[in-house]
Amino acid sequence: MRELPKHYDPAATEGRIYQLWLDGGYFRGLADPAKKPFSIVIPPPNVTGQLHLGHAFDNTVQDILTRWKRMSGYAAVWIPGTDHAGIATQIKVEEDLRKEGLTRYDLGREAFTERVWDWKNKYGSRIIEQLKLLGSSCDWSRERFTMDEGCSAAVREVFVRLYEKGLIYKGNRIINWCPDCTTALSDAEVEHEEEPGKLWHIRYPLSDGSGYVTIATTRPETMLGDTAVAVNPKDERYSHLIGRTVKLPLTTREIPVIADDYVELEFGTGCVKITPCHDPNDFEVGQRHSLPQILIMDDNAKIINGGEKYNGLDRYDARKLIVADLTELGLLEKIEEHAHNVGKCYRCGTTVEPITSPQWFVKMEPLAKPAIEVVREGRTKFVPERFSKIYLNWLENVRDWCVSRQLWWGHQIPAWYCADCGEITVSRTDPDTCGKCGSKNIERDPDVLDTWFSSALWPFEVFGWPEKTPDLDFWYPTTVVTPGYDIIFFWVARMIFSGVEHMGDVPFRTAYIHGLVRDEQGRKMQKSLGNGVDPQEVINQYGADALRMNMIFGSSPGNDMRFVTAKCENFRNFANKLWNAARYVMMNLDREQPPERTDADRWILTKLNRLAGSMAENLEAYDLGIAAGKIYDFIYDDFCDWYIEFSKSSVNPAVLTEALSGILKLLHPFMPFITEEIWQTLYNGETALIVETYPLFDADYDSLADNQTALANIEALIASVRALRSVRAEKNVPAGTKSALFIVTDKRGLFESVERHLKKLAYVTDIEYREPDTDCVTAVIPEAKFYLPLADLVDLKAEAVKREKELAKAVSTRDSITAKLANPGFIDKAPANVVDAERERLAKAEALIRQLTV
RNA sequence: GGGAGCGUAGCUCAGCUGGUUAGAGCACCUGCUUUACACGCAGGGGGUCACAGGUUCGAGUCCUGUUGUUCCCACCA
Repeated sequence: MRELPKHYDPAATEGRIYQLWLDGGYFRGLADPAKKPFSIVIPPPNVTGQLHLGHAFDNTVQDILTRWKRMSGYAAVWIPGTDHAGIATQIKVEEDLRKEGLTRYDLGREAFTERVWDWKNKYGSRIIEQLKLLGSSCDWSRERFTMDEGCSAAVREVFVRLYEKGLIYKGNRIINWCPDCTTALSDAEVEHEEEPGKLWHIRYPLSDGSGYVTIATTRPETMLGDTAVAVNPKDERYSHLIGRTVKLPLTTREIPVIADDYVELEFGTGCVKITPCHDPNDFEVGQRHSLPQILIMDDNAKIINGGEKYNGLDRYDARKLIVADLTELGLLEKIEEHAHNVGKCYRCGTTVEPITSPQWFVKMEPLAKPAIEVVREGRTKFVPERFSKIYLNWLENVRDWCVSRQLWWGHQIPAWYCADCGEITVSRTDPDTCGKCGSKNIERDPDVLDTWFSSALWPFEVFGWPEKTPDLDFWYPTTVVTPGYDIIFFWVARMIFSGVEHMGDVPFRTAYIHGLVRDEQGRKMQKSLGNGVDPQEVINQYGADALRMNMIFGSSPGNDMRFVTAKCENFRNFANKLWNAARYVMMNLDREQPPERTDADRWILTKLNRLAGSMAENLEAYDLGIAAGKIYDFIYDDFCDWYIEFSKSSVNPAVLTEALSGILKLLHPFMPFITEEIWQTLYNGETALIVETYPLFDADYDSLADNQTALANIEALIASVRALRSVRAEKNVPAGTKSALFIVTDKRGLFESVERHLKKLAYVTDIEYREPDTDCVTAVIPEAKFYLPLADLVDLKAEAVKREKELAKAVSTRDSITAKLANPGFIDKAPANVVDAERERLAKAEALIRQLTV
C-alpha cells in the first residue's frame, strides 16, 4: 500500500485525477435505453468569459447533480458548450482593432467576422478549460457552440418556421436603441435605474398669439421631434385648446393640441408634448391620432432633422443648447428636480434611447400562452417555487420580442429584400432570386439575431434538432437546468416557450434557480468595483473541493450568498481531516480481524445507512446545502471523533474500510477530487469511485435487532465519555492522570460491553460496579452515576452545588414534559412518534433525577 | 405603483413537511505533542430567532400587521 503524506495536496492531485476520469471515459453519456435518462445542459458561458464565482457556483451544482445521478445508475449526460455572445464578443474584437487604429468598417463584414472567428478559435476554449478545474464532469465529446453548424441550422429553421407561421414579422416600431453599441435591444436587455433628473417646464405659444401652453418634460431635446401636444379630455383647464395649434419653439412647425386619456391630470402641467419617434407612449398616441413621425436622432444619438443649429449635436449637448435657447426666448417657465427611471444598456451601461426603427419582432402572445400553461400545470417545476410567479408575471405581460441586432457577429437573419418589388423572401436556403417577382436584384438583411434567440433553443439543438436523433429522443426533455434568477427572462422563459413551440414539450422538468454570489460586503461582484474573486486563485490555494464545498455548504436554494474566502480554509481543513482519517484506516488494514462485529461497528454502519437515506431525500429536493452539512457532520463527529477513536481500542479493519468507502461514495459528488484520490489508493486503482454505486437506505438492515441494540449501547457510551471528560475538564484533571471508575447502575450490561472504550476514552484504569469507599468527583447520566476517586480534587461543597443545579434542571425538564403529557390536547393531536419521544424524554429525566438523588 | 427575498451567536450563514435543551464555520476562553490529522484533540462561554398580535396541544418555522434592508417588475411626460 502507498504511504500517504500527512497533508492532502490538492494541487498535486486534481490534474491527475481529472485526467484519470477523462481517460476512463466516465463523463461520456450514452443513450442507454436500459437506464433511466438524466440530462443537464450547461448555461453556455460567453466565449469571451473568464471563470468567475457565479460559474463556479452554477457548475458545482450541476456537477453534484450529475455525479450523484451517474452513480445512482442513470444514463447521465451533462452537455457543455459556449455562447457566441453577440455584443460582448464583437466589442472585444473591435477593441483589439481600435488598438491598430481600425474599425470594423475598415475591414468590412466578411473580414471582420473572420477575425472574430479567429479570436473565438484562439480564446474561446479558455472558459471551457477553466470549468474543468472545478472538476466538472461534462461530456466534452458533446461540446457545442451556439454558432456551430448544427446550432446555426436550428436557428435558421426556427426563424423560418416562425416567419411562416406569422410569428416573426418586421415592423417599424419603437425599440430600445443603444447609441454606444449602435444596435437595437430587447426590453429585457434594458436595465432601469432611478436617477436624479429635472423636469423642464416649457411654454409652447399658441399659433394665434393668444397665449401659450406649458408642457413638462425630462428630455427637452426631444421637442425637436414633437408632432402634437396632448391633454386629458376630462381636463377642463385645457378643453378650450383642443383642436387648436401651437408654435413649436426652435422650429418653424405648428403642431396640434389633441386629447388623449394617456395624459395624467395631476402630473406636471397636465400638458404633454408628443414625440412619436422617441417615446413608447407617444408612439402609441401618435398611432391613435395619426400623427406624423419625425425621427430626430441618428444611430449615435446625434441630432438629425432638427434644423441647422442642432443637427449633428450629441443628444446631451443638444439638450444644453436647447435649454439655453429657450431661456433666452423666455419660454422656460421653471425647472423642477425630478427623480426618474432611466433605461441603460445591460452590456455597456449607456442610456438607451427609445427610437422608431425597422426591426424584426417575435410575436409573443401565441408563444407565451402555452408557456404559461406548462408551468401552471407543473410540467416544468420551479425550485424554489416562488420563481414561477416571477416567470408567469413576466410572460403574462411580455411585449413582442425585438430580435434583430445591428451587429455583424451572430446569426444573420435569413431574409432577402427585393429592390424591384419590395418583397421579403425568408428561406431555409439562400435564394438567388426574389420569391415573388423572380428578380435577381435582392439583398440580404444585414442584421443578426439576438444572442438569446439561439440560447433559447439550447436544450434541443444540442441533441441534434432539427434532425430527429436518438439522443434527442432519449434525453429531451432534460431533467433540470440550474440558472441564476438573473436570467429567468433572458434564458429560462425563452427556452420554455421555444421548447413547447418546436418540440411540443417542455425543455426541462425542473428549473432549479439559484441565487447570486456576492462579495464579503454583500455587493455584486463587478469589474469596476475590483471586488471580484478569481476562482482559479482560490483553487490554487485551497483546492477545487474546498471551493465547491464553500459554495454549497450553508447555502439555500434561490438565496444569494456572500463569498468569504476564509471559509475555504475550513473546507481545506475538512479535506485534510478526511485525508488523515483515510490514512488511519489504511494504516490499520493489516491488523488482525476480530471474529464478530462489535457494537461500535454496527453503530457506525447503521448510522451510515441512515445518512444515505436522509441525504437522498435532500438531494431529491435539491437541498444540496443540507445534504452537504449532513455528510460533513457525519465525517467529523461520528466517524472521526467516535468511530476511529473506538477503533483504537478494538479495531475491525473490514468495517473501518467499509465505513470509509461508504463515506467516500456519499461525499464524492460534493468533493470529487479528494474522494477519488483516496479511493484510488484504498483499492489500488482497481476501480473508479466516480462510477461506483451511490449508497441507498436499507430498511431491513436498519431494523436488525443487533443494530438497534448497538445504537442504544453506543449512544450511552458516548454520553458517558462526554460526562466523564466534562467533569475532568471542570476539575482541571491533567490529561495524563488516570483514575479508577466506580459505576452505580442497574444496567451493568450496558457498560460491560464497552469497558474497553470507556477506559481508553475517559482515562480510566479499572472499573468497578459499586459505591466507592472514598469521596469522589461525580458525573451523572440517566443510566448511571459515575464516581472518580480523585481525592485531592474533591470539593464536597462544590460537588453538592453542582448536583443541586443538575437536579433543578432535571426536575424542571421533567415537570414540563409531565405537564405536556397531561395535556389531553397534546396526547390526542400530536403524532404518536412525537408523543413516544416525549415519553422517552420523560423516562430519561426521571432516571437522571433518580441518579442524582441516590 | 405592484411583487418578492431577507432580518437567527461578535461575523458569515444553515435550520427541509410546525415537535427534545435553536445548529455550523470563523472569532473568543480553558486545557492537551492522547500511537490519522496543530489544516489537530478535549472541554467551555455566547442567541428574549427584528417587533406586535393571532392560529395551534406546541411557533425560529404558519397567518396578519409594523419596522429595517435588498432586489425584481411597471409606458406619469
